[in-house]
Amino acid sequence: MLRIHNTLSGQVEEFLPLVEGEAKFYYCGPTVWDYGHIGNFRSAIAADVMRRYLKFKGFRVTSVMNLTDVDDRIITQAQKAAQSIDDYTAKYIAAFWEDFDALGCERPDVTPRATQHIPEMADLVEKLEQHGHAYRSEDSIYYRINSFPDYGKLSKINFAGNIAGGSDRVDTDKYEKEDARDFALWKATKLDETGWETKIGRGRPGWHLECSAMSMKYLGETFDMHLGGIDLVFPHHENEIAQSEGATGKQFVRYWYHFEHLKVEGETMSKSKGNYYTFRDVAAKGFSAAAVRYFLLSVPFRKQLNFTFDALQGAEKTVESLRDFRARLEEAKTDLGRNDAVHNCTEQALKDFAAGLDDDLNTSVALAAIHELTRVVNPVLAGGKLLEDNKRALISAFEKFDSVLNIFGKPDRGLLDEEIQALIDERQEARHRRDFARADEIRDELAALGIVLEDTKDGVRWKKK
RNA sequence: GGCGGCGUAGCCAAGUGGUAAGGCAGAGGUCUGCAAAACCUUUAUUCAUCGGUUCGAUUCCGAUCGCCGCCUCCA
Repeated sequence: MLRIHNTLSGQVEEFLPLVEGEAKFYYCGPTVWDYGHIGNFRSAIAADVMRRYLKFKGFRVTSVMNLTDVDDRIITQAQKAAQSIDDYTAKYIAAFWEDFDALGCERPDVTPRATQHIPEMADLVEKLEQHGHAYRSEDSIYYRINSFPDYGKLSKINFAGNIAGGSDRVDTDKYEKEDARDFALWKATKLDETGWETKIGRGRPGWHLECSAMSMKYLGETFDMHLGGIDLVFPHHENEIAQSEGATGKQFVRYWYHFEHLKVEGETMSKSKGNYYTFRDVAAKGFSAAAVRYFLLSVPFRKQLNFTFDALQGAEKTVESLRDFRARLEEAKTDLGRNDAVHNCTEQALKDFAAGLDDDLNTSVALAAIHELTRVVNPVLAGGKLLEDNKRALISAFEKFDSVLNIFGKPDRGLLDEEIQALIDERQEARHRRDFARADEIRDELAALGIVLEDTKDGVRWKKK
């Protein structure tokens, strides 16, 4: 039974999909030009873990992730570069997918882009106009918040208090609006500005429109889950609700799940503080994608995570030893039979793993279950006492763990270079002769090639560093 | 000013009304020719501070301090 914290109710609720056995969710992905910072990828990984866990639970999953490819900045930059929006965004989108793949995320089922859904957005605006939720002002089209009494139900913002109490921000909107809260659905553009000709006129979409139009197109007017960073709760998701429910009269999303942000060394990540890291920055410092993924998912997504290089270094070690464990498990020579103690621990770990994730995706608890299991199995492996049935069950258990977390990676042994094998053989002979100087020399030589040796009862293990 | 989240060992952190998961780092040990890997032992009388409720609070309530996010442009 998966329980998730639903932002809409503010409560932890059991996840009951609209159609039994099917789970459909939408995830607000990054704006393409700003795709790469490490916090964005924590969200992407969170959505990935949600998707994978729903599959683990046996749901048939449909996931949709948008990549925002039109906003003021993109339009400005593209114009400055004298490029089409497609040409301008192509390189960012390619880089995004490269990092997304490297971080072990599965591609969502559908990844629509705003620029390819202009007619759907125009349809939505037209419906809103028909229902009295939209009005025109200076050729732009605005959402009339007064027409939607539920406005604010997600973010629970007290607008009256806010406006009266006074935010220190200044309303810089230059168009005429009926109400300060009203937001743009469609912005009129002049002929020399980037825009689209549609049945509602020439212009470009407001930011919130794309997510309403695209999510309903691919998932239906009501769907199960909507994910995104916590900064999107207001106004973006609040406005999505207003747009979608205003147009259809139906509940838009049943469960809203928001990810908390990353802090860096205890502070907000920002360019001005110089602590703004992209995945590529971190990779350039020598950290592996596996360690980054492990670190970013090691704390429940609804908690802020403090990003430090010390902690990342720890994740690097942890991932390495987990991967090593899995390799030793797969290589283990076994006798027939089954050890009940090992069997029980395996079963318990699977239970604890699922129980952790069932609790609002508590990845910390799920990981602890894995670590406890390795601690039980490691001595058995080291003693060469693993039995066949246990081995099979353990391999299957780790496949299940990894189907959700994707942190173990595929064993990457490859075929032994004959030269390397010859050196390993020579070292063994030297050791038998007790010529340890020569043996160590060979070990150092291999280390320089990135090959690490371990002497075990059954001979020499080696792995790539 | 309004709303929300957080403050647990050197670091990253889970968690609960009944006496502190897990990982990394550190120390000692087992194993090893030496390593590596692995394992064992060890590291918070204490969960920001101060009060309150309770037989009992890190967990509930209140206050204080500190940190983070959101508060009708843009995203």
